[in-house]
Amino acid sequence: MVTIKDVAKATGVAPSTVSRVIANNPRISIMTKEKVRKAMKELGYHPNVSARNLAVKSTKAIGVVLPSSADKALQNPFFPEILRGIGSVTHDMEYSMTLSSGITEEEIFAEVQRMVYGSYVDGIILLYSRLNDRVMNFLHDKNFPYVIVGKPYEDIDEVTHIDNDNFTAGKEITNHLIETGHERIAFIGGSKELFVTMDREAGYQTAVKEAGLKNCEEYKIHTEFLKSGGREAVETLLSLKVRPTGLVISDDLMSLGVLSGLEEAGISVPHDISLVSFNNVYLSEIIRPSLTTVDIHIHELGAESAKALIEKTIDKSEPAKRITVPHEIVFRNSVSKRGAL
Amino acid sequence: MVTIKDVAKATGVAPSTVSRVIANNPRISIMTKEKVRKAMKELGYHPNVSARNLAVKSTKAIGVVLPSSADKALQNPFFPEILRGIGSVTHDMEYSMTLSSGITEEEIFAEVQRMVYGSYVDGIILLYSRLNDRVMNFLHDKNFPYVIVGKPYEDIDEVTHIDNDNFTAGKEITNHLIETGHERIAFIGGSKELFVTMDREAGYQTAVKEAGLKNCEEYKIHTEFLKSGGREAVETLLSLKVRPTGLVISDDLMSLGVLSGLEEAGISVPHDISLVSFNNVYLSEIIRPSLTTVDIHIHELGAESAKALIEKTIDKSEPAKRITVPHEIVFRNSVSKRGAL
DNA sequence: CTGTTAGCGCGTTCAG
DNA sequence: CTGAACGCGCTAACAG
Repeated sequence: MVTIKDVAKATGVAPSTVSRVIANNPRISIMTKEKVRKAMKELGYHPNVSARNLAVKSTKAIGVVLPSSADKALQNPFFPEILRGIGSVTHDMEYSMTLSSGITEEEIFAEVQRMVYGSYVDGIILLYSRLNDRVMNFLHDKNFPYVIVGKPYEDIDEVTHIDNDNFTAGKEITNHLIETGHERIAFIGGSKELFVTMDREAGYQTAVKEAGLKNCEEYKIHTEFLKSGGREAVETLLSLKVRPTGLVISDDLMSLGVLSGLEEAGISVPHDISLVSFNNVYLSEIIRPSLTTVDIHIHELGAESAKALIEKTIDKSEPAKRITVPHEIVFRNSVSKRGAL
Repeated sequence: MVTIKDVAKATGVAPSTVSRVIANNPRISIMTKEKVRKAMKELGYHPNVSARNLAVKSTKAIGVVLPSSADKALQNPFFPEILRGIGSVTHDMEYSMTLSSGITEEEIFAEVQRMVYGSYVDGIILLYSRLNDRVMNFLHDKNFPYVIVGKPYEDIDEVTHIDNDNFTAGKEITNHLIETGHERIAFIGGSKELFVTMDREAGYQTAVKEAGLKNCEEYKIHTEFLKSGGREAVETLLSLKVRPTGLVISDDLMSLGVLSGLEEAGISVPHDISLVSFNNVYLSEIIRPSLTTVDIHIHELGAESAKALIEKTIDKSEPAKRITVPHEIVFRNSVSKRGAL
């Protein structure tokens, strides 16, 4: 391994000078800089992070914590995409990114502790949000820089978070259904305990009310994220006396399940029933019918979170803020005028 | 920050003793160990990685390099799953995992250089394999520990790699189609330049030949991974005079596209045409019809690669080896007896 | 069984 | 503008 000393020796200067050249310290003569840089190239010098981190007490690394994968949610293409978003800015800023690998909550917590106490990273991005989450509380107590993607359950204006305006998104997409003539619209969402679900549902609710449509409790279904989730929801819905003609589904992946269930039941989308959802994951374009869905700009969600976090690691006093990334409806083929069932 | 010295002072021993306690050195008396451990707890001591890494010249971290996401392949649920596999062992062994974040080939290469030269990681897992890849060549030249998931294009028995037996898998799944009475079977795969495609196709080919079925060049289609890929393939296939009744598709995600194309064309699966594919990604269970597919044990692929790599980082002289993770066919509803079109 | 000493590679005073 | 010296926190001989 070629160190700063080797370069110094080769150039006939002191190690500290080389260090200054690396930092591009303006007080070093152009000439020596050139000379030193040349030597670095020739010797193949590369600074050692560990040494650097130790000296400056910072790592230029951020930790990304995925949800406990007990939630199979990880299967959602949402995650690779958000990682890419994060990666795009960590790359630009020459940061590195460390992924949590714990499965259980317990494991994740232990890991975050290591990251923080062991100075593995300068800050942490939480890719989930739960009520009374140990990890978040820990980070908060330690006053360790972190941001969360989504909406925190507590201290909402004390923690910077990056989120969509899910309420408005829910309202807008529901309105789309209403405008195309639907009057009986159901909502299918994931766990009621997730803010995403709650917000989108509230938007749906509001749209329904404002349009003067009847609010029907039976039209609100909460189910598992994956697998049979969609099918169950369909069964429930079909067992109703008055069936809905439009469906607002809180996640593209869920739509897939619903679509399958519907198909099994011999109901055609969008002919018999219309359907809209959220996220605009690549799937929504591939499947038949392609999905009318709200694009929540996942990549941007990731990028913005990384930016915000890095700012925070650089200036700890950076005030908490909320960053709302815009959404936009992508119109495709899962909706048709005034369906009837 | 509480350091080893603080603990030493509080316990009345030397820093080195504390260090030994951390390493659980057997030459330290039980009593001092207890005493020191107690102090560590009370003071909230946690070792600093950077310092440790600097001293021992190792990081207990591994880098994971994703394919240049120019290939939209990243959207494949394959990746989150393999990351989880890797994570499960890095977690157990208390390693951390750093993700590459570059987009272009160039960026990735630069990043890998940093990782290696800067001593960011002890080893690297390559999640792709290309002919004449700069990254791989670099790692090879530097004799830096790395493993690749998939099959390397060159020096195949000099680089340890973790792969499925894609040839056999291809053969077996094709045989399944043959056994259920199909005689005209087509293959739809991704880029011919990927070994996965080649191997699976070769297996298909062999099965077809061994069954004495006619080998038909028109039945082999190569297309883009995502999006329109599936649909294109369908068009080509349907334009044929004699249409196949069975399809072997090299990736579940692709199957989705094909399925959509087929549906658009009013062809029903598995009634009119049967279809099998590879990977057993969660999707294959959700969609209708659910897919008969070969489960390649993605999680294990990840876990094994991490294990192999860590071994290698510990003992550089560990010989290169090939690890084959078993596959297994999962029977579902995309195949029916002797289809005709 | 434990303390002392000397680095690991780099950044940063403080002199000059 | 540059060098010498010290310290970051930890480990690893070498003593004892």
